[in-house]
Amino acid sequence: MERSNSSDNHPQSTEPLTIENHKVLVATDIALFTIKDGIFQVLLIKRGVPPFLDFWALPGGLIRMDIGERGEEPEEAALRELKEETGLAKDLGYLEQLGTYGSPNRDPREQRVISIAYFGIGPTLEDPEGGSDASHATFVPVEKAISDQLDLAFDHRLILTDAIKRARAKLEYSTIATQFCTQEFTISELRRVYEIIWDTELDPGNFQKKVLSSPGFIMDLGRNADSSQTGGRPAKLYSAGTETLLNSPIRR
Amino acid sequence: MERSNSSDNHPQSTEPLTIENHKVLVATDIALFTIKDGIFQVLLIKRGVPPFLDFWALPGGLIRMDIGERGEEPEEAALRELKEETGLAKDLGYLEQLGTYGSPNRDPREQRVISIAYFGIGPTLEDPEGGSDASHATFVPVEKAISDQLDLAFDHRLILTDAIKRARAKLEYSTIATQFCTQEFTISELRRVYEIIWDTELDPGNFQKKVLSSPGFIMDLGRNADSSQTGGRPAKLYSAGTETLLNSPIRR
DNA sequence: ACAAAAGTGTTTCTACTACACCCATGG
DNA sequence: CCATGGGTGTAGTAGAAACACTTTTGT
Repeated sequence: MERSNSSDNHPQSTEPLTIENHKVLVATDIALFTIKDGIFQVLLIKRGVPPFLDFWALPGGLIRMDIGERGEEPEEAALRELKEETGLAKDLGYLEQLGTYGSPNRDPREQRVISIAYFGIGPTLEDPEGGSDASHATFVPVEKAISDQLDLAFDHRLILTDAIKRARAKLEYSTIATQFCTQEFTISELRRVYEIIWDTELDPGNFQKKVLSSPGFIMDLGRNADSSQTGGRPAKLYSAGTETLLNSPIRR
Repeated sequence: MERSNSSDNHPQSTEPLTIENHKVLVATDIALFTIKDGIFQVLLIKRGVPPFLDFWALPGGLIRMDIGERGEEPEEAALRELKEETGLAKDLGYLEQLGTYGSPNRDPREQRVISIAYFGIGPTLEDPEGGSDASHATFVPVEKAISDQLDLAFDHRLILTDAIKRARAKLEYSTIATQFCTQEFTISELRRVYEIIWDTELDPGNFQKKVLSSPGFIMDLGRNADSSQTGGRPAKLYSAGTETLLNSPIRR
């Protein structure tokens, strides 16, 4: 890999093939999920510049080479663009690389652009603000976002579809569901995360036992939630545990 | 994402910031696994050019912009470099993207290079040949490859470690184990794949029933294997099924 | 007291484990 | 005949599903 000489024969090209000719632009995009109003939603921006002017898109942008000694870390770039485009400054609950999308025709512009996509879970923004070149940022229900109702820029429908699959799969064998909750939450709230994202109903009793028997999933705070709004017996409060993977999965 | 104008203020830089300044080189690398001599092995090349001259490395190289209308697909580039560097022309049993490694300092050269890494399973090569800039290509036991005995170029020890984890995890919930077998195989041979990669022993009887009760995992060919070499009752022959994911996992 | 939600207990069922046992071939 | 590995049967067990039941609050 990473050969210093690319002095092979290149029959299809007439121009001199310097290293510079093989360089491409690298962008990052984030599929940032949250649960808002009881609905599984993803953060989108409305593009304010061409190409795909006025299309919806995942927040993201180019990795900059003028930040740091040798350019930014891809993950830094993703977080910087997220902040610039949506005003989201709070810490994300979770962020991991989803995959890299690099088909030659994914960007219609002259320059080839590949994108490193991230999967994230974030706090619900009451009013995300559009910044820089994004004219508007808002959470959109995932079903609507991948439907025909919305025009997504570039290959963002593909990226988003992959990200949704990742989210649904990760609920089974990891503890990321806690990242969709507030800092302190009840087991019912955690259960609702599963029910909303999987669009299923889970047995409250069995879920309770399952979660409590998974070491490191949740931590008992020794206090109760206020039940005046919700009615019924006050539920115990928990916070996210230290474990990231479940030894026995939560079944759909 | 993918903004056409990068006309923001860039305080840390003095040079004019054109799009060209943000372009980087994109490479691909493959961690190609096989089982050879009853050992879980990975294909490595010995580098014939600096940097990391004479270090071992995963096969790979730059995505070329002079192939196709707008440059190659990343996956194409990975397969092309694999062929150029190792002479491997046969079809791979499996190939998927592993992840992109893009830290600014992962390549010591002047130009920044990021790498899209792939995870693959391939046929065992009796004598892989070094080609182009790779002076030697050979399968190396994975334990040795990630040990201190071997010097791996760039961040390839990190990539390889991630790829090994992926392989071990995928055995559980996917049917990729069949890709480590020859076209026709017995259930014992399939079981040995699990035993070798996981370094465990599995109960032959239970494994048999588990595999046979997983729809789409393997297909009965209606013929028996020759048992003259191995002794014992001749085993039925199977080929890989059509399913890629297992509904109930094989447990370690 | 009643409603509502939290949390526990109990029965049933399913699936895995462990291991005994039979089968089919070569020598 | 025996040795060897392939393949099946079965009892014991762990855990999930279904659901009845108890607990604790607000009104």
